[in-house]
Amino acid sequence: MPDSLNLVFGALADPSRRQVIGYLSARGTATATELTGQLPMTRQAVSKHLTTLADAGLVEAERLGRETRYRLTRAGAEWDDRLDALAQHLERRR
Amino acid sequence: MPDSLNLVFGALADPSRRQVIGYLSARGTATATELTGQLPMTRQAVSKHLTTLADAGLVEAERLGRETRYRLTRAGAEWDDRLDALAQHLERRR
DNA sequence: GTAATGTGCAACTTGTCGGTTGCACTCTAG
DNA sequence: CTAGAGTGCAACCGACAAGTTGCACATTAC
Repeated sequence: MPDSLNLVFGALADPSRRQVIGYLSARGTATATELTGQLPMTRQAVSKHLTTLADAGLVEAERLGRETRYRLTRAGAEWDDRLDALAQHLERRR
Repeated sequence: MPDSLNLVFGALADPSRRQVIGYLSARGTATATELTGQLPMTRQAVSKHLTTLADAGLVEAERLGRETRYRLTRAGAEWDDRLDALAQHLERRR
């Protein structure tokens, strides 16, 4: 029983992190500072979320000069699709 | 953006609850007291988990005399399948 | 070189979660 | 009718997560 599941579901359990995933899916790439403009919290909080997502293998970071750009991994992109499908699924059932 | 997703992912984020889902899938039905034999915690803790799963719509309860039997809902059964598939998926990637 | 931008780390606060204990209630068995 | 089995509710505790603030470090701009 892989406890990667713990990390993944733990990461996905937070609405802010799911939002980050959606945003990264739309924008392709973003820094913590950029994302801070989209969420009602400080840069450090966003940064923590990104770290959590990275630990779960849903996001990867690349340091470019003084900035760190984040993008979805393959697994992260797959989850973005699943989340969209699930939202639709729940919407239709209503 | 349905916050049912919060409930579902929140429920799924806990290993014990995923275990309960697996157990209910295998057994078909169980009471809190029965499940207590399978998990290293008290009946009340198990009961709380079942309530959480019920709130997320993954499990439903039926009171029969002095006992309360729990079973997977349609959605709960679907998630059991997805979890199995995901575990396999993660296993193969290793 | 110096100021500004972008980041990371650490300490702290607050709220929630998983779990326990204690008790009252309901139902069945005999 | 009474003992025991099965449950539910509420209060409590410890741990951890989300978020904040403060500061030091690295990089670019001028």
